[in-house]
Amino acid sequence: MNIFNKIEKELIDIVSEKKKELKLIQLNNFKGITVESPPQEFDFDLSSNIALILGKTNGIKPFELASNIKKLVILKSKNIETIEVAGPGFLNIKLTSQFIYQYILDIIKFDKNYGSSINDKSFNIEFVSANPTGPMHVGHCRGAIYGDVLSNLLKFNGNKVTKEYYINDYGNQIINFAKSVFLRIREIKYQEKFPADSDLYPGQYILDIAEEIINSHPKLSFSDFKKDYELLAEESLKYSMKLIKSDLKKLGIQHDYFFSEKEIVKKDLVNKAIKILEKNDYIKEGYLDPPKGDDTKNWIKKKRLLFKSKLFGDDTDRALQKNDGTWTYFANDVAYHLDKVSRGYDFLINILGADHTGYIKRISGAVSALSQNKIKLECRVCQLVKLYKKGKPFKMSKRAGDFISAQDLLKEVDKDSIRFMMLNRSNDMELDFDFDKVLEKNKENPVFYVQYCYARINSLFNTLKINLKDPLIYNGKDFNLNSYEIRIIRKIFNWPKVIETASKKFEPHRIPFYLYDLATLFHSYWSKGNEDENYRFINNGVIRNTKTLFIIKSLSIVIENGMNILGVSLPKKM
RNA sequence: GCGCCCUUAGCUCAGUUGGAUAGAGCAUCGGUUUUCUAAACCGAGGGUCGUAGGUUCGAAUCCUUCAGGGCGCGCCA
Repeated sequence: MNIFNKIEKELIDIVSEKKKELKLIQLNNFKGITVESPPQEFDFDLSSNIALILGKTNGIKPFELASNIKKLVILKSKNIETIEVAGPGFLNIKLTSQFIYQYILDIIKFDKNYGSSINDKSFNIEFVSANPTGPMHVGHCRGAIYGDVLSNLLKFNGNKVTKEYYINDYGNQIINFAKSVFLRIREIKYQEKFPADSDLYPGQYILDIAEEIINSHPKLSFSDFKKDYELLAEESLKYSMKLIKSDLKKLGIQHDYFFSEKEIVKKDLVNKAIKILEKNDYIKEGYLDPPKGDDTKNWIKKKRLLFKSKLFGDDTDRALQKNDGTWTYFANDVAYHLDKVSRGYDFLINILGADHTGYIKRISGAVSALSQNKIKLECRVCQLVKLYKKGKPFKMSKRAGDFISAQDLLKEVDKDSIRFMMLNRSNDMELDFDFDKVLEKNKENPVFYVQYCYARINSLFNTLKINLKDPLIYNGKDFNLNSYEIRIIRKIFNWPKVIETASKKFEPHRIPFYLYDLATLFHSYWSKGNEDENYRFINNGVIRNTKTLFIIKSLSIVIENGMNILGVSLPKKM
């Protein structure tokens, strides 16, 4: 259902068949030949560079070749109405109205699948994976929504997707987390002052956890941290995972699978991974340089197991063991990724925050090493989110300490606006998020603008007393579109291409931009009726032209499909 | 110092795996409402695509140089 591919194939078939007549010797498998939308000022449905490419490889003037192709195509193609040769040798194409009519019928028939192409790959997407030592912050939200929508997008395109969350519930941070809760309990019970220590977690939520643990264990005295550690760690982890899951749910996100680092340690999965790496010569024993900077007080020069990540372009080989011989975070993560590899996905994707960029080479190197280069781990980074309120930077949070939590955000802004706005930017650009602007009900707010377009469509159908989902009756004769309808349908032609590009490049932000453009075309058509009666949809309570309803219905399908992928709701009335 | 990302209109950003005269929104200026929702629309001005080279029919897009901004550079997680 991709009109560009369809016409491209038609052009290629005709040119192949008439190769001799066109004096073509080298076809070069038609590499580099495209069919695209021409710039709007040309007023054509499609354009192709076929004559430019083939002209070059065959030493024929592109313009001349284009003219010859044009003659043949007009003669042979049932779908193409006219062709104009333009510029250096582009073919600008107008389709027949019958072909366009059939295409719209297909859109309506495909409905929820319009734009989807057939794929059957399996993906594992690991995202969020926020440390379970506290609530999610705004930066996590961006990665969370990016990962979720990327999953929706890949699913829409026919793939299988597992959404996964890795819980870092092991190591020093958990000890510090439990200790913070312990000290808050001491503070509440015995009025001991909570120390100012940068390793500890000071946030208000620690007090909440402390309160809860005191209430659920009234008999405990909390005199010895070591003795109570297991209990404290377990309860605190449970509590913060509950917070995180509740935030995710409020954002409309549900993971399929939660994988715990603790399980890796318990089952000793690291040894299994190390063996595979050893066998393939990716491991060595060696020394590392002392860390840069002046913070070398805990550093010991010691021989230890290293992963040869230099082989994968990393700055240095990476430690798998700590001073005491236990595994590093990285070693556990390697074991975790072995588990993912062994589950047989076609592709692995990790969504990371900007502060983890330096980790990419070592972990994707590990996946290549573990899978004998059969599986590639793709890592995508979400850049920082800068918060604004009424145009001014907005930083501190009372509850969480030094960051704005997801809850702070969700308290003021609805899920739909957050999701749309977080995606309304390429993921590798910093994002300015203004608390107030996303709630405005006007054109400045793209969420509103697209939703309003859909509400207007519903209003139109309501006025006509037609159900948007009911079949339309029309014989398809005289399917001549006005300039507004042509612009809309040309935009709709592009939808499958947007999906294809967005999936291939993991760039879901293309969808909100596209939907905004599409909404603009509709609002423009709608308003034209204000100045010119001939453009009003309704005349004496009935539709002026049924063909218009076809166009608008197919437009509504694209908006529905797009917003479904984004996970943003579409009110019928506003 | 090193690595990754970014630099496009006054501001915030798109730019279809190299295509035609580089596009939106905001801001500025000017217009549209006895109507199917003006919560909208139409028009105008505004650009050496950070710099300097290179690759070719053709570069914002690919390669190299330099400048500016962000993030990271532990045996932490």
